[in-house]
Amino acid sequence: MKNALRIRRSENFAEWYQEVIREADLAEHSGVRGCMVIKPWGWAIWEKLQERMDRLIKATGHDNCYFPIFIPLELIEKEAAHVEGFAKEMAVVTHHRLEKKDGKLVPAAPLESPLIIRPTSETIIGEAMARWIKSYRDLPLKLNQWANVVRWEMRPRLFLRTSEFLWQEGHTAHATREEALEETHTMLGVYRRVVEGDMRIPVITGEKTPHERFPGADETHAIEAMMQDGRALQAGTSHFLGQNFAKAAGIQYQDKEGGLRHVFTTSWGTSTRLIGALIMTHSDDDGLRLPPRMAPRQVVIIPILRDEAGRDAVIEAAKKLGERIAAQHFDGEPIRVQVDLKDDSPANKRWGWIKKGVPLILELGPRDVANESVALTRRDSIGEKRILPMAEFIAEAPSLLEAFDQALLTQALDYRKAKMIDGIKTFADLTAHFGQDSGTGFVIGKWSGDPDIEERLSSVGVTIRCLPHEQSGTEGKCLITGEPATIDAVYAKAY
RNA sequence: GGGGGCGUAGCUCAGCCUGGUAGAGCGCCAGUUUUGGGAACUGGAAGUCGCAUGUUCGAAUCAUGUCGCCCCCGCCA
Repeated sequence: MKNALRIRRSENFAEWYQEVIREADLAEHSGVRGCMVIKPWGWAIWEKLQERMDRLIKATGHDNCYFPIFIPLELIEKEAAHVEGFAKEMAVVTHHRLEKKDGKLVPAAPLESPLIIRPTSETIIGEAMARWIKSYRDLPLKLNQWANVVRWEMRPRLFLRTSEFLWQEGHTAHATREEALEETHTMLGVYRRVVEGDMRIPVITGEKTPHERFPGADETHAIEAMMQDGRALQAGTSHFLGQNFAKAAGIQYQDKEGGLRHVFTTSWGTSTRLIGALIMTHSDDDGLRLPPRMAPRQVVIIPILRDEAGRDAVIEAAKKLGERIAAQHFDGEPIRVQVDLKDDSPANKRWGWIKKGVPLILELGPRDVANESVALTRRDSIGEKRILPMAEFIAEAPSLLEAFDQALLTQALDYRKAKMIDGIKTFADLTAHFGQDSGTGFVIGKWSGDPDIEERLSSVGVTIRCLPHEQSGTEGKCLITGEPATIDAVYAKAY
């Protein structure tokens, strides 16, 4: 059987990824470097993700709000490590007017003080927190905002690394270290629940090494996923900021005893990069495959219109079938179904929906109307079309979606399991494995804990992705130095 | 930021070396025959050759600049 895509995953992963995005009509490059246009199907998936994430963020006691896109330069300057980390990728606004000069528009009227376009909002939200928080009664303060941010990236890639991207960023302030740490872990748990439970992308939760930490954080925790080329993708981060930003911005409260204390803050974020993770985890040589909770349409009905005479009857039957399916529920919501009435051939429509990743595709023709049957294609086995009684499909639609959902997770878990590389015991083994182009996957190995030795991995393009929260507790030898070590670390090539 | 490659129709690309006014396949549109695994045939529409400046009687083609994309290195919560 032919593949829907021209490029196979196994041949050129990077080109295949672009092809999946284009054929599924998710997004495209705009004329501006590193900026993308998100098309309706891509946006609908993002909305599904937003809905689920937003619900859990609110359920854990956070309120949404919105801060400005422009941040005064002076604010950014306050936290030294933060500036250091972000300075190289800032977009800066220096003028506020254009004037015609020799027929061209040129910037005029320089700003007295330049504004930066937010790369993240710790500083501007910290400044507000300093004004809002007076007493222990004002704590905890738990905020979230959905926004766009800009980081001037050198090598942009659709969804994975774009100069402008969309995300949610949570910012909280707490009276105690313990409470802030608990918040950091709670939100990482929320991320895990959405990414693993809804998006069906298996992740490893762990702490980042100092080298990979967020600039200005005391601890950075992350969920780390494995893509279908064996490379790691950081899918969400949650930071314990200690009192660094509190001290920089002067966020203080008066405790019960009347003493003035700095708060402890956290921040955490997930972005449109998750769409990239979704694509690279579940897609195949026929295009995108969407886990049902992320699918804007879970079932699509394609009417087979053979001649003018039977046309109306088939369309009528398709609409009625759609209504009966929509009356069924999956995961507590009505099943999302669409009857595809576009003036196009059934074959084109079918391949179109396959490439867009719709879980269940039905074909309904005159013969089916007469027999009360439907022809079902499940997205993970498109070669096996099943004819089954209409009533049976309607009754079983929820469990069919459930089975497909489970199959995606199982396949992703199986893939990851196969790419957990065993038998790497020394630095020589490590460089031998990752030194070759095909050398990918996750290596679980020991790390001595010395932050300065991590740089030695750069020659083979490997980094320590995280120190898993689930530690074995065993003793062994550091994969980099060979010294005795107890910390388990995930070594991998990353996006 | 350094090195290399590339921008020609919606997509993939030829033409450029040696300057002379635009091509192919796929897709798209129409008609006919078809039709439950990407239909066939015939005809047709579609491009200021990324943009700007220069050289020239004449630029897709040569030169310079610029924007964008890809690869390697660097950078990258």
